[in-house]
Amino acid sequence: MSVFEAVADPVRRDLLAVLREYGPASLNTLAEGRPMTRQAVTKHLNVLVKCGLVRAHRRGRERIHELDPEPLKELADFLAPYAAAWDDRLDRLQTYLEENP
Amino acid sequence: MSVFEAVADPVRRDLLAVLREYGPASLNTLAEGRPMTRQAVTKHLNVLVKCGLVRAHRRGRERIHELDPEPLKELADFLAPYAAAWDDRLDRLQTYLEENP
DNA sequence: TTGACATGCAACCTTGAGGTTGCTTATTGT
DNA sequence: ACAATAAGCAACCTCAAGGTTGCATGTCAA
Repeated sequence: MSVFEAVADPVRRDLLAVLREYGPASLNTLAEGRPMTRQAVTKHLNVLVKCGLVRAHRRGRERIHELDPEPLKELADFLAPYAAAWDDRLDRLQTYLEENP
Repeated sequence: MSVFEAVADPVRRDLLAVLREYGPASLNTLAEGRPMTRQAVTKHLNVLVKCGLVRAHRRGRERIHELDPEPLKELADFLAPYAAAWDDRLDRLQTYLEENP
């Protein structure tokens, strides 16, 4: 599954945001307070793991999930050619990405 | 449908790229050479129209489609908080977006 | 006006994403 | 040892996204 599809789901975007703001977290922590089952959250996390946005490792009986934003560069690559149309200031992003293929 | 979902499909990403590179185009032009029906392409274009990424108007018996990249800013808004993790040079993007809510 | 062209409309099919339930396994603390 | 806790596994359900076919509509050109 591509990064684009991974990020298309609002639940997964929120999971990424939580990991970014609060750092690594266990499955139970990430599932708490959500209007869905723990199993559903597991599936979302597995999607994120498969496309490299989340790294998971077991610590005792817990499974710790950690954010890896690197694959989001693919999103930036896609975005860059359009960015110039909004605002010239964003040309810096485009320039950067062209210089780092 | 959200911009995230709109951009999740590779066919739609390609349609956007074609419109960006070659400018406005008719349905037939956009459907030519694709491994799917004209009707399928119509559906994809309608998705893009509904979320504001494409503007369509009729000219004679043709329907001309034009790119409007503005809604892609939502993607950049999402991306910005993660961008800092890659490279400090991308902080400019983040700064810009924070200054333009 | 009449045929060819560009598109619209509507019904239909198939598949996988997102979710659930129920049960099993592994680890921890007392 | 054993009960509670954290997670994994597998089967199942539902629905909409992506695609198709067939026909209708509107427009141009000779």
